[in-house]
Amino acid sequence: MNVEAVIKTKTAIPLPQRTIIHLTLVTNKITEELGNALKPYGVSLQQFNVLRILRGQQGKPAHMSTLNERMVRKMSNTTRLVDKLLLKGYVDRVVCESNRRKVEINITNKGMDALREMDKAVTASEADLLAELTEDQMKALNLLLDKF
Amino acid sequence: MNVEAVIKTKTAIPLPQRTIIHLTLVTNKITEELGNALKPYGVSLQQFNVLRILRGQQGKPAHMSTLNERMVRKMSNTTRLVDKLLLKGYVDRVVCESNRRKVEINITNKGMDALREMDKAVTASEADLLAELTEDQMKALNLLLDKF
DNA sequence: TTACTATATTTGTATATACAAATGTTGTAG
DNA sequence: CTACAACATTTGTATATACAAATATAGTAA
Repeated sequence: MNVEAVIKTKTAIPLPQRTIIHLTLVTNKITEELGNALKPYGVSLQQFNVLRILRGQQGKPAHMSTLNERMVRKMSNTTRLVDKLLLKGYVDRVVCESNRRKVEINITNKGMDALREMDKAVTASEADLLAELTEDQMKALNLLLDKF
Repeated sequence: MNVEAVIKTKTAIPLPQRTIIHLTLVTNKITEELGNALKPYGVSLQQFNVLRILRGQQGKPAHMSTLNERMVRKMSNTTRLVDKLLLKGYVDRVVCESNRRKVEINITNKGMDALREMDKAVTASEADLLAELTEDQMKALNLLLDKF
């Protein structure tokens, strides 16, 4: 991806600014591609993210606050996100017995099955996005990103 | 920025997936910081972006399609974005005489003055975000990002 | 001229997101 | 026990964004 070509400019961009724009463009592309990979399943990237977190709980239910902590993109309205998954039958939600302020969210079997399918699509899409990077380059990239 | 710490997970994440998440987290941080830097000026990152493109035109007006092409984040509703800048008096908009389908958008003096102030804030914010990277590391990062 | 196609922008609508306020529950000081 | 602060989630509202359809203008072939 060439920054200058994408934003159609001929003038040189200062390195710091170029770095910021470059990161934004790459992440835009990632978001778009992964979103497209998930489109056939009717879930957004955020909804997929929540399902993955729930699976990671290994049977233990997750509270709203847990989801919020672990989501890649923090958002205030996790409630409405879970609502949508509930509607699809991918999760269930019950009030926590020991502390009725909390709610417990679990992934259903239907959700697990759907998630497995989505995983395939997403993993393929990720591999595609990263196709031109060697393992060492990915490691180098991660090290550089640690500096933010 | 440590990925595992941010999304509060103890289990190892496969390198490709970690790379994707890492990029997303860094860009989230960038968007948030730059958005905050612009908040005092009452413009969004996108609006700032449009103002910068207009300044880059060096007096020549830009058509809607030009803005769309050059924006970091392509969007369908450039019209409404320009509406907001118009309301603030930062740009003006006239129907193109030679081709009445097109509109010509210019940055006003007021817009230029405001942009100069915003630039200071954004540049400072960018420098802050990139503070831990040397010039060589920025170059290395840009090269790796070219592979997407 | 008329009909048709392409171009440039605008608008409608649905969904997403951010932020603040509201609701309901729990713990605790007096 | 009551009042009050803290907590966990939900809801309201405004703004942002994506996508498709609508509008208006221009170019072109018959």
